[in-house]
Amino acid sequence: MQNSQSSSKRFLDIIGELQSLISEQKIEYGDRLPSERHLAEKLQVSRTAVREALRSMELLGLIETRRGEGTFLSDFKKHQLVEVLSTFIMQQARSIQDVVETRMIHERAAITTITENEELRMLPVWIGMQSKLRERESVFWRVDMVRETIVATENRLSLKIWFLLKQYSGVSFDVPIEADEEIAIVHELLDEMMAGNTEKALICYEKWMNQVEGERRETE
Amino acid sequence: MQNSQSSSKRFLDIIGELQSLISEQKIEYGDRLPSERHLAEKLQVSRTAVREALRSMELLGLIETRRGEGTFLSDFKKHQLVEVLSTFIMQQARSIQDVVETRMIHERAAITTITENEELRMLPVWIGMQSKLRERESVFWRVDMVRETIVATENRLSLKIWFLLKQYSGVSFDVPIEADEEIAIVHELLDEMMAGNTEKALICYEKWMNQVEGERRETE
DNA sequence: TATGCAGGGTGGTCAGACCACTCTTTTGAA
DNA sequence: TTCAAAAGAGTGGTCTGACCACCCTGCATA
Repeated sequence: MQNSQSSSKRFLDIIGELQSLISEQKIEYGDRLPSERHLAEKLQVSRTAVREALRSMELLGLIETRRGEGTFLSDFKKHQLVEVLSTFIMQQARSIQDVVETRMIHERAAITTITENEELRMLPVWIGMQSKLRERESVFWRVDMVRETIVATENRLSLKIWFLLKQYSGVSFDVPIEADEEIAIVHELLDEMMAGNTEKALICYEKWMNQVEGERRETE
Repeated sequence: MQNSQSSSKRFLDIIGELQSLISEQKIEYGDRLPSERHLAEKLQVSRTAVREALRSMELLGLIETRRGEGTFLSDFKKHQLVEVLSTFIMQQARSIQDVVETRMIHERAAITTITENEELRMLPVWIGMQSKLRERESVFWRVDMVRETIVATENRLSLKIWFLLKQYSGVSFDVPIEADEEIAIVHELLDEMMAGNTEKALICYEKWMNQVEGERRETE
């Protein structure tokens, strides 16, 4: 009977039922889902149908499967989605340039948000960042700096998008860096942000990105 | 033999092979893919495995299947992705507020890009937009205005993200509107953009969004 | 000529069978 | 008693073959 249910796709229904089941049973990230066989019985469909739904969710990074162990609700850390989208959707994008530009859109927006909000400027993370730079506590300060800025805006969606984009736009972004000159620029950026000077902060950011870009080209 | 191939997921391999096949055979958007049975034979796997891969791709909106007809390469217009993300990933996002804010990030960035680039300001689309507003050629000028702005930046990735976000942040966004006051604001926004005055243009934009937001709340 | 019906191809679903793997329990030898 | 090996149960991974619902086309019939 449920078959004749309009034109809705079966495996989409199953995904929906899985979502309900997950929220009902309060399954959290990392927890195990019922086995495919149990799900098939519970939902009154074949194991094949359950598997098609699960594979789709796996591709999206929503779940994780381990042979012999089970299916687990994922912490959305898997990047199959990214990989697949990279070869399909990104093909449509003009070029890698779009990715870089879009990433920068989110970064500029975050800087602006912080700079223009007095409360956010007071966060202890900035003090920590400054001393981190000074004492070279982490060699990943480049990515740390940007990430903390976006995190501070408390826009988790923007953070998520940024995180995805970052994986394309230059691997060098994640590479440890030890450049005094760059550290100086980031210091300046931080200072301008703390001073609430949006315009100058954005100029610093542009300067910084130009330097990073130049560096990237040299290594090619 | 192929089974013992490390730990890589079978259906991911199949998706990869499908991608190769699509680019080799120059299959374009809207074209039909080989049938599931043919693919299974060609790739030397069972139809089950092919289907799991296809269902995943369908969920992503990469393909479209029509019973009795076949499987077609999609123009990425389907929104299964959006629907699923809305209930899973968006759950993680602080709230719908994140979506709105992120959408506005892309809109502000587009306005800035246009305003600060003299060539882009010369595009005929703005003249057209102005007369469109004046003569009320389209009742969808609200969404038209924003879309055209982002289109003009030629960042297709940003456009794609914006399009997805738009579907959440207030359905009223797509509803025909006939408000003189709002038209006046958009006119002003256009004028400031054409004048290359970024700061004022952004202020206009904020004013506009505040009005739209107030309007939305009233109808609730 | 126009209509309708049958057949072939397609995706949708299912049941059942193995395999490979992981973990727990049981067993048996040191 | 201890602990390592073997057996079992449970899980995902894959495959086969079958049937259904649907779409299209071409042929036969009116």
